[in-house]
Amino acid sequence: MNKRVTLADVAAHAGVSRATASLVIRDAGNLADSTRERVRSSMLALGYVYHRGAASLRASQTKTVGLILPDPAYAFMGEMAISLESALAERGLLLLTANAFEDPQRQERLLRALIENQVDGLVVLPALGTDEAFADRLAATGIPTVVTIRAEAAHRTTYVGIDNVRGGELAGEHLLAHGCRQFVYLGGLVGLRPRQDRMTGLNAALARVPGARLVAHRPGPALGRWARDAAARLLAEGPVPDAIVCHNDPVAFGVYRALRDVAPHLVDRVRVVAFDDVDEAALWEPPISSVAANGREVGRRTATALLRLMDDPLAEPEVVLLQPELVVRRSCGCPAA
Amino acid sequence: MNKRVTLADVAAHAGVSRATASLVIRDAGNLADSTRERVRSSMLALGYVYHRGAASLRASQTKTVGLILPDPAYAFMGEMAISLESALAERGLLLLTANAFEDPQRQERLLRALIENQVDGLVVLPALGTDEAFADRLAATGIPTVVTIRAEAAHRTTYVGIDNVRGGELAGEHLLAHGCRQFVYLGGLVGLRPRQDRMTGLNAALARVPGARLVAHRPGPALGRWARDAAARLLAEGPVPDAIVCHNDPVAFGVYRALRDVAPHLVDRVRVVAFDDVDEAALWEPPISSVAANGREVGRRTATALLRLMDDPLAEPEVVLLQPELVVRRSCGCPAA
DNA sequence: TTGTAGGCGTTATCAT
DNA sequence: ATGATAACGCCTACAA
Repeated sequence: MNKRVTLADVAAHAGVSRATASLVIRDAGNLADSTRERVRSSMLALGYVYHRGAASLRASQTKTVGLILPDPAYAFMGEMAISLESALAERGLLLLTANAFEDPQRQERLLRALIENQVDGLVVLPALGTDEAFADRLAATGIPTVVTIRAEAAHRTTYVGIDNVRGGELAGEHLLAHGCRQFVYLGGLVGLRPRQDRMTGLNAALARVPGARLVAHRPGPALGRWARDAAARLLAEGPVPDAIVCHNDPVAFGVYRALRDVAPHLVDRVRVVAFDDVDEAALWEPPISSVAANGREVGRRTATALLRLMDDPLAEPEVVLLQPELVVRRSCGCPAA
Repeated sequence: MNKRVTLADVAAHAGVSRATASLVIRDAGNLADSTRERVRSSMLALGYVYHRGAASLRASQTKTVGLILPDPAYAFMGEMAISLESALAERGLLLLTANAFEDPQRQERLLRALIENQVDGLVVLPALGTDEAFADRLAATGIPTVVTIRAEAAHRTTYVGIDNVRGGELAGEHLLAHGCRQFVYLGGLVGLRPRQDRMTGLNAALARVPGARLVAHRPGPALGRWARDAAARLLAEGPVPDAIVCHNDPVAFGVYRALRDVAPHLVDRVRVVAFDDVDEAALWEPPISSVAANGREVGRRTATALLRLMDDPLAEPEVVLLQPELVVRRSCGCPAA
């Protein structure tokens, strides 16, 4: 339980002042190489560890960025987080990730915790049930903030996301070309923009073709198990649709499980298009056609936008919309590539 | 760009001293309710935000715990992280997650960053290529630390993990009972304990049955795409094994993709058992039999072990080994449940 | 029950 | 090229 080694100790050991030692640590100022060396070896000899907390207090910046995620189970968001973290690391920024588990209250607490920890920047992927008040509080923090993927809280803050309307349109157009007319939209949480937008796009495409329509839509957590049960119910209840548009890939996985368990003869008749294009989508049987969004790209762009905000506090908020692409495989009815 | 609201401002506004205001924030001391109220409303009125950094500097504890993960793409580790985070949150601890991407150098940098940020505790899931030196450095930090899942760096630190030897045995025994004799072990990174241990257990089971043997093992990143290619190569090269033991569920997904693409007639002949039992395993066709490890349980136990260490700095390191269970589905050759 | 004073470890400013 | 000194915002004795 020996006392902490501080900069003062190092300075004393090296026979210089604290100020000089500080400059050595930060590779700053104009110092003689010999001094640099001397201080460096003193640091090593004493086992000195930089106290970023103290530095932060003084310099009033922590070199950390907070990330609030709604649920780590969504692989797509994980991809986003990965590239965001890498991009920030290149600038010496540490990304502090925290999960709200789709709980607005928990999200609130995390936001406060992050603010109290003086993060220099903030990336928020709003949880389900995020309200206007949260968006306002976000804007009021004065911390450079960018909202991603879910546009919910992006009032006056920068937003980086995907053009989901276009995505829904893409899915619809392709399935229409296959001759599908009766559509179902499965999964996605009510009141969250991505679902809303994708359905808007889908409906727009359907409206252009006489006889085409959305016969049902079932909202829900975009998870495989939920989707399996939801799809089983759907198949039991009513007429079989020509096409099921799945809110994400795991939903498609669940749909096929249900199809095989409940109505194996329909596996090749019902056409499926999903969103996100997670790794597993290509491995599934049949390989899932999916509207790909490229989480890594979203992460990169988010980083860029955030750094811009952090570098220039006066920078205007912006909206970055990335265009999705349909990756055609077999679940939509196309022959094997 | 107005100046920061500090505790002193609040105190002045409420007509009390800084010390009193401080006590109010922390719900500590013996204060008159009226004083409490007055200070509280002053905080609200001024829009005061607690500066945890300053508090940490003074109290020399940050109420944060660092988590180093090797790769966020492994769903199993995500599960672990979830329950760990929840458990810590109950104690008012913020979990700071950082990803090393299986890169020991990056892991090294993250460790340093976390230490510099004065985390009160540390949970490490060692990256590929973690060496003894890292383990030593970990122990030398003096920070309460627990290593999970991969036993690599658990020299003198607490370790919470899964009994992988038993897991391998479980997989082997079940497949042997199905009459399998020619085994292949697919995936898992060389030099990482989980793979090594599972193979040890598998071999132990095989040794008990005459004629049973491991005809091949292919190490690799435990990802679906890699597994698809590896399995395709395996099928092209040599005699078809009776059973493929997959390092995790995604590997099994890849195996089935390869089977269907390269040798569809073998889909029902080759028996497969995987590890982890991720959500998708139950949805796959065929549903994957998997040695389940319960990441959430690992997370909970990790939290318990860490809190013990943090509460009592003199606590001895311990080793917690959780027992896995085989979840039987169809990929092993069992009939549908 | 409340106030006073000093310090946590670093960095910025101004001298020298 | 280097040093002295004063913050940064809070907490903890101890005193009143």
